[in-house]
Amino acid sequence: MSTTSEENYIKAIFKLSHELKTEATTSSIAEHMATKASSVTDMVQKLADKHLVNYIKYQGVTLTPKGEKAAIKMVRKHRLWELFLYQKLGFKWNEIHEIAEELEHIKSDVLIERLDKFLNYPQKDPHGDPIPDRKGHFPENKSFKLSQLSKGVKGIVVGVNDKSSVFLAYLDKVGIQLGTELEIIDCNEFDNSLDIKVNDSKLIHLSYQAIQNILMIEK
Amino acid sequence: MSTTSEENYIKAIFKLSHELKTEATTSSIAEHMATKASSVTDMVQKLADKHLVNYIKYQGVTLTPKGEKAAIKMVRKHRLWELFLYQKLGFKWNEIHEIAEELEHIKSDVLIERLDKFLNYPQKDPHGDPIPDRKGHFPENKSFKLSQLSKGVKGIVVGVNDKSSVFLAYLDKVGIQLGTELEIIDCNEFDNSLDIKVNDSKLIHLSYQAIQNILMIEK
DNA sequence: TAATATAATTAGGCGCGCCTAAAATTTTTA
DNA sequence: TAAAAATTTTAGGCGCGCCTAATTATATTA
Repeated sequence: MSTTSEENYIKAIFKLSHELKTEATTSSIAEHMATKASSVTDMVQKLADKHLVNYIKYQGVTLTPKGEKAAIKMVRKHRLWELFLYQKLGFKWNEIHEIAEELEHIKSDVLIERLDKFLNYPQKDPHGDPIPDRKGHFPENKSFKLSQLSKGVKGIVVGVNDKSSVFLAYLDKVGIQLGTELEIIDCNEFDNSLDIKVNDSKLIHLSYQAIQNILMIEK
Repeated sequence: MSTTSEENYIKAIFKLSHELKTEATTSSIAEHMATKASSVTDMVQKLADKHLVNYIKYQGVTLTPKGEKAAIKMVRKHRLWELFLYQKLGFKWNEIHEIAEELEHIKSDVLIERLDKFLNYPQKDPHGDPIPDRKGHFPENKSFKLSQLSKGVKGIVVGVNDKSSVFLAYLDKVGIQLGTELEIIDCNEFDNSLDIKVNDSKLIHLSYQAIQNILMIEK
């Protein structure tokens, strides 16, 4: 059995090495979790004893297959709860993360399978992120950044990279959500910002930082 | 902010003094929570510092208004989650308690109000227990024990006192759930057991222990 | 009411997850 | 490649919630 704290470390290591494609070093984990390097060393040794991570002193950490499986299960739980909060309880997409961070630690395995069924075996969470299935398989996600689209092209918003509350609330403000159609009207080379038509009507302007964090498929 | 452990103590004290109408003494709390008396003393002192209980050394514990409010909120959360598990996720009434014990500690206040709305502001949980509203008011519950009904009378099952998994599974087995109609066919004086007709068809026999734990209204 | 039994509290210890400060190791740079 | 800088680990400490054992207070009974 794992504690909440252990689960959070496993999640952080998974996120660093898989999603952010960085090294899971003692300091990167500490920074990611807003804790101290010495705390990370303590926990990483504990996780190594439980065969959840491979750990050699002074040389960073990787997840074992067992740790990987545990991490993916946490991702599955988090995203299913997020979808529940969004779809069934009517929360906005910038309000769900914190609550899901708590819900994901509820222990019951049946619960998560029943929730999956209740939500109709969904493939995407409210931020467009893929939900791994019971076996840990991720559905294919063939999106690319809005910043990679060129002038004149139309696309559909299918996800976001930045899930912070401020960014999501900003997208709400300018009228962008999952499924929104965007057309690239112009590309401003000096700062790489875009002029964009939203759903064939409103014209907006998005900074490079913004368009790097919006995921699209071509229409 | 309260910890999970503090919340569990508050719940136990509430249950002992209100539902079971007993004294909340150090030893009764310890027994109820399967812990040691010394642990209870520690925690009770902590709760007293937080003004959640009134505590005088060697003289038991009562909840302050603040503690009472906190306890009722826990009851509300527990019962709403139980109903969610039962009604939306299809769990049986003997499978929901343990999971709700975890879910009730999720912090968000909005969450619980959204859940209440999602479930349509219910008044009863799957065991027939009243769900206090947002203000902490309990809906009236004018039921009585099946053991108090007399021969020939018909009634409807509206609740249970014993929420243990074994008892609830037993009721399932003999065909009793909330809403089931029971008719007292005969009362066996030597052991106070009852012969009962279930939903105008099947005849069953229930021990005194069983009929003390089934709550009814007259039909 | 004094002796005894029971209940409650205190003292001190333990594991967990965190911390700071010091030591060890690796990496960078002169 | 030797010194300096950065990173990581270790040592030791702290609060929480729990424990056992010893002490203190209350309740019971002779």
